[in-house]
Amino acid sequence: MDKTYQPNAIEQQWYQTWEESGYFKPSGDTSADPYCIMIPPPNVTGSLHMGHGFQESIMDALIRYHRMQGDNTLWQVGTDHAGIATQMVVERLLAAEGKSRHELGRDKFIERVWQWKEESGGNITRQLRRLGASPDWSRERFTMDDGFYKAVQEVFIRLYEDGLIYRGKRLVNWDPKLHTAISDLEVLNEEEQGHLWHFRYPLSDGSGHLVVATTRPETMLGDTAVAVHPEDERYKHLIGKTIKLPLAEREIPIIGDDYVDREFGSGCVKITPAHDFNDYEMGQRHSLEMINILDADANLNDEVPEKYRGMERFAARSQVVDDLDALGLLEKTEPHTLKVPRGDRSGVVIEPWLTDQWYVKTRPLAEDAIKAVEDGRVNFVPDNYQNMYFSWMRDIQDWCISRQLWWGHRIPAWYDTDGKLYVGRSEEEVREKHNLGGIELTQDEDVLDTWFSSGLWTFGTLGWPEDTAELKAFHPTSVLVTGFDIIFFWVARMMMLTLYFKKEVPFHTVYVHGLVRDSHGQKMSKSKGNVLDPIDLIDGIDLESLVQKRTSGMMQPHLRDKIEKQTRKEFPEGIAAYGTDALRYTYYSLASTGRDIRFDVGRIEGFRNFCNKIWNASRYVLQNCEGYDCGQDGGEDFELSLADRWIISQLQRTEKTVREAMDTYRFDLASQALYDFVWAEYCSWYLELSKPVLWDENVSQAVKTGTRRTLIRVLETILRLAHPLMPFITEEIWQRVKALAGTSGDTIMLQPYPEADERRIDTGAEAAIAWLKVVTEGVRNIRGEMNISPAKKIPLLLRGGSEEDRERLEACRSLLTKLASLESITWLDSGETAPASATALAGDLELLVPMAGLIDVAAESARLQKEIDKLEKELARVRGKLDNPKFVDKAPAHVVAKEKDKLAEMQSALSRLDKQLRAVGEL
RNA sequence: GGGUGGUUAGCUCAGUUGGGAGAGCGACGGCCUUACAAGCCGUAGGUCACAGGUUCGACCCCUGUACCACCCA
Repeated sequence: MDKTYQPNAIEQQWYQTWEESGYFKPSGDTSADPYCIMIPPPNVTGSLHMGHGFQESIMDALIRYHRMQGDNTLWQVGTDHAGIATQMVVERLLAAEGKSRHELGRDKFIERVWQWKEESGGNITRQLRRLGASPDWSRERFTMDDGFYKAVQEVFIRLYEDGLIYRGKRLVNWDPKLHTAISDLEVLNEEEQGHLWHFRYPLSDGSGHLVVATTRPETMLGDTAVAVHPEDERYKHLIGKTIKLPLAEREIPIIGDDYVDREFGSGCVKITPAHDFNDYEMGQRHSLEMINILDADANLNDEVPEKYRGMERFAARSQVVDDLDALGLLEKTEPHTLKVPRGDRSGVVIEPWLTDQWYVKTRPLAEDAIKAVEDGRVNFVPDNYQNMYFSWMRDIQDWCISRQLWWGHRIPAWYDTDGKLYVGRSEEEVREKHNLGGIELTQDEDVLDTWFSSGLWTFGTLGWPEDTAELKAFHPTSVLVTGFDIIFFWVARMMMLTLYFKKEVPFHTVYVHGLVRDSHGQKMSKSKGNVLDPIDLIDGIDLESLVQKRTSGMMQPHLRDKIEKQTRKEFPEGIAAYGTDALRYTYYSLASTGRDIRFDVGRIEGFRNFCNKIWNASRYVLQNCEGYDCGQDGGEDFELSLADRWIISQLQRTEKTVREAMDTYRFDLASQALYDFVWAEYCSWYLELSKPVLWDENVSQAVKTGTRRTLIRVLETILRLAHPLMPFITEEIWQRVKALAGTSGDTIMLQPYPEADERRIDTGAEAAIAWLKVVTEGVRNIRGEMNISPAKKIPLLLRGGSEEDRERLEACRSLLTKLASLESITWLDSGETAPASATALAGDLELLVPMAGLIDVAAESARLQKEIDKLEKELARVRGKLDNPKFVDKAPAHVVAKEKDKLAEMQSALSRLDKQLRAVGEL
């Protein structure tokens, strides 16, 4: 083995072996518990970002953990066609060639998208493999493959036939850049600085005017009423009168509606039913005329006075303001903070616009979806996310599922020349079913919202609408791993659609994780230039390439410079190659309960070092076991030492902790428990404790065999315990270790996951080694504080102490000598005077290191004084507690007793330290 | 405006029935001690956001306040 752990030397090779050997497939053992996770399908043409890395790592840990427990385990993988996102990318590619999709035409364009999918579609799955993810690649699906198309059609048609899908002319969120409707969820409302303009609207009868306030003056050209509160004393007498709408020169009514907030502005509201969702509602209530003043580009159309026709919306806005001002109708302009709706893909301001769209009637579907969570058939981890789910579900709006795109599942609906609608699987089917003969039919131009197809993911991937064996075996699935931002988009839709069509929940548990942010808590984004690529953390990247990567394709040069500077400052050496295992371990250590995680490169380095630690510990173990009897043949000819029994005991506790953590999705606690055990117990103590045994000729063969057996078997168990978290290094080492540990098998992936055996918990051995540690640390403290070279062997005198202390010393004498680097250990008789010494305490036992030539008086006095000060502070607190009669009376007896013991112990320690301080002072 | 989460060492974070505040990184001092300098040994550093309350006892439970983040309107 190399002296240093080199992740790139092992990772790729193992992955290939695993995949080729078919280890990722379900065992097919139907008598075992099924375990199934559906991957949230990433965008087929996307690339892996930190959020994916985090999410896939969590899923893979769960999958490997369950696979090792013998479950019939399926991780279903696949990609999403991602309608808008993918279409935008391809349109941008075309634009670079100076073409538009309209020039190409629909069929050619779609062909082009498929071509792009073929070119770039392997990217994300390749990256997934780099993470060590172990899904069943043989079952990979795509949301637009043939089987999925069938499922999507089936769902659409049945929902339509059941009256749950309808077509209607409604206000939608219109994206004027992408020329499509989008759902409420795809609209981001961000606060922006704008203005509030106050206009005077003259009453038709010339008796005065009303003042209305608006943030969107151009919409006044489409006003069809002014509303006031029906009980507003200022205005209620005006209800029923009319306004002469300026510029448009139309008469519009004044209406009363209690939606109006009397406190806001003047208490009068202009109503534009065709361009505002609230106004639309009011328009419905009052049967107001709807005047659409915008075209698909959000330019003004022919419904407005000639002057404004064809104007861009924001140009029209200032023109309207200017013109009203010129007419003396602008009362005032105020700065105003408002929420501006923007498309999450295009970034442009969304316009409420009146169009024909397809909708899913969600209320009936939501009822079951709510119930399933209420009665615990589905539970959220952490559970507070169910509130988010409930609040949205209970106030759900109908879902606009049609998109005016070309890339996606085309809506299976046809119109005859009279506009009559037919829904069916194909034109032929529709013709036949409705006896249409040869009349002309045209298919609906729209495609379905991407989330409509991903909503079928859990059962669509398993073969539905066929009644497959996979559906029986794996549905409902076990757990869904996802970010909270996707709860509405995806989780909610899967719940509704799956419950409706499968009559069962899509999954039992939803594990919700947070967002991956940078080390300062900022969202990672291209424009901030703080994006980390998981692959760069695995393979490393030099500074110039990183700068190049972060600043390429930047529109704004000033951002470019800033990002370059900041990158050079943060990564002066570029990024080192930390390897997949270290990256994954970092994710796990940060994955506490559903909160956002800040990714700090310092952490990943620490875990790379941890990998190196395991690597080198293994080297040591192998060096000392290869070619020796390690009990691998099942012989009984060995004897377990105190240290052996201790580390085995600690191992049981660790196994228990890790399993509990994994079972409760506390990957942070699992990784922490493992890290502590491996580094702080196994490496720092047990390996050191094994040396005096293996290197001492006087130790019996049986004890040496016991130690070797324990070294190798504990290591082998550690590897299995860690495998779900760090798959590569554990496999690499396990292959070298398995035979010596008396086990066999082709891969660690399919070995049983360690389980604690309570019978092997040995409290006696634990207490003995705890004693050894305290004494060792006492001596080390003196050595460290007194700057005594580690190479210098020193004599140790012991005084006081109990019979138990003496027994423990005899049990551990050689271990202590080695660990504390001692020249000799001498037990002083009670009457015997000690030479001038530095002192440390281990309970009742005094540890004395003679000062001659090693320790100077001043330093030792200072050290003792420090100890005394610390102890006195503690003592004062405990004494205060015990002096309080209320505490003594009311606290449970065992707590009081414990405090009393503590007090006595500290008093005794203090008096001995005092005595020692005086003795040192007299020198 | 409604809701959720957060505030613990310089930084990133643990702390699960209320009973002596922890880890990693960083800092400081000492070491190439035959697995590992990506290491070893030692040390320092915290009024657990603030104010009340409950309790013999509060990082933990309750109330309120401040600030941060996110979701919804």
